[in-house]
Amino acid sequence: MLENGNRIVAEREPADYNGNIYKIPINDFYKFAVSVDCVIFGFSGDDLEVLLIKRGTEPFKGKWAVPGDLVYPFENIDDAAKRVLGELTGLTDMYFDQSKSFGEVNRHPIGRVVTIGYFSLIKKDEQNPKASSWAEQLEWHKLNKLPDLAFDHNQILEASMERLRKRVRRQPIGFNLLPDKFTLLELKALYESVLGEPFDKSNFRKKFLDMDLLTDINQRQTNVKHRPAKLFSFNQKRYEELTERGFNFSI
Amino acid sequence: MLENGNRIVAEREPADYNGNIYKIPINDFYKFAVSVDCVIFGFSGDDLEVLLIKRGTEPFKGKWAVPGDLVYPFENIDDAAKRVLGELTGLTDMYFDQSKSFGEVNRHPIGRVVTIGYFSLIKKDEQNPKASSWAEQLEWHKLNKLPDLAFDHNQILEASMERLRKRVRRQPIGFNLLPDKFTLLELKALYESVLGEPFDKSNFRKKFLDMDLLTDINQRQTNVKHRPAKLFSFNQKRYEELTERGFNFSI
DNA sequence: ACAAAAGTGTTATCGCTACACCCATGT
DNA sequence: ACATGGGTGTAGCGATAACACTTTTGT
Repeated sequence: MLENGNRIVAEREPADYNGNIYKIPINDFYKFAVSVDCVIFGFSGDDLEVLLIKRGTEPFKGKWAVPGDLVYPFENIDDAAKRVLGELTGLTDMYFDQSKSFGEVNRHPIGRVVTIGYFSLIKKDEQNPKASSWAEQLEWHKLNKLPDLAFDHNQILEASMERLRKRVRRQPIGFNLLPDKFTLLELKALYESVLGEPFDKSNFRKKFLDMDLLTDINQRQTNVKHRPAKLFSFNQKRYEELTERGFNFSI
Repeated sequence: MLENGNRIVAEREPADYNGNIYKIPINDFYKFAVSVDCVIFGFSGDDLEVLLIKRGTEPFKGKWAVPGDLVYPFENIDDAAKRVLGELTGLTDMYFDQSKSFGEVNRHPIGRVVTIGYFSLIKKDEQNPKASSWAEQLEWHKLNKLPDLAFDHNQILEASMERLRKRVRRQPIGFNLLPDKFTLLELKALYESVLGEPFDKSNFRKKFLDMDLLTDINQRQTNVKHRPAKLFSFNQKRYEELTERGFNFSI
């Protein structure tokens, strides 16, 4: 038995690797680092956007990247993601989930780092992004004109995007990108941005109102130079009730 | 700069962790192990099944577990999954993909091991499972009567199951669980097992035949004591053609 | 002839698409 | 009055769910 930090690690038999026999000491298996990379989506009202950092340190200094960090030795991976998200947005509660993990041997130029991709949705009106010690700049980028990213972050971002597009159709998560109060046409614009396809105004309204997930809060827009729209909020409790009875969200 | 195997690793500033300042030397970040755990699905003709190993070594010696292994220092994670799958089934080509990663600090009793969950679909008639050095036994288990598994493997299996159920509806992957030649009712039985709901025979036939993805190979069942059914095969090329024209598989 | 599973046809309903139209507000 | 976006109504089409029915083989 060998020491690894404060834990005991079992020895391992010589391994059959690539057809040949290599003796790989067990300690060599415990030399990975694990990171989390968090794709943070926001909605401007017109476009879906993603929060990127400009790297302040090598490698890829000066390049745009998806915010992320190494997981601490005694930190759960979900907690690491929450930490990164919190540090950058100032928010403590947001929708987030894993997208996909990346573990190419040479994906990180200075060590073997396996990264776990996360994606998260935030309400841009509530957050207040601030750069941290390891980031020079923090900026929202429209998804249809992204720069070339550091590492394999273009892939990581693409994986998150794919997840978002699939999930937004089957789970009522789009609301996490909107203010608590929103109009039906704002909601429609959001879906159009995420899915990249137009919706018929009338049909969209009907479909959503028929699902009975929105609460009419009896308020209207102000300071608009046209007929002010009704404001709605998403009714999470109602969604849970309906789901228990077999309802499936679908857009 | 510090050495990590044959690579140079950048130093890291003291970290702000849980509100306190800890000095964490960069080397402590490079003490994770990464593993892959592969949920292998097969179809008996009646039931969806999963291939489990009985652990031959501690920890959890004697308990059933999802097959997996530590990722080698210079091995891509997908390659590691392919290796585990190949060693166990004797197959070199199979459908597989990531499901979800698990990284609770204490998920592995003897070290910090982050695992990447995979799920794969194999044709039971083609493979020939064999136990390896680290497994005493290898056995197919029906999904509706699973034993308690080692580690957090019940969660890993559940995550794979969820993925499979979602994907099987939108991608034509079910064929990977069937022999190359199959009848429509075998296909129907497969979908019923995976999704846990019955399908109407007539409607199922129509839906599938209308999609035009099956090739009638002009053969019939033999040695059945009733009218022999036509055999079909999945037409991958046709699927790709249709997909390019905007077709979306759906069941 | 019968059992058993393969395979076909029909109808009613529901949801969706497409499109036309009306309404309320600020300038 | 008009521009602008908010909001409503409806007809037709297509997919699908439900169910009854016919066909082909082995025994």
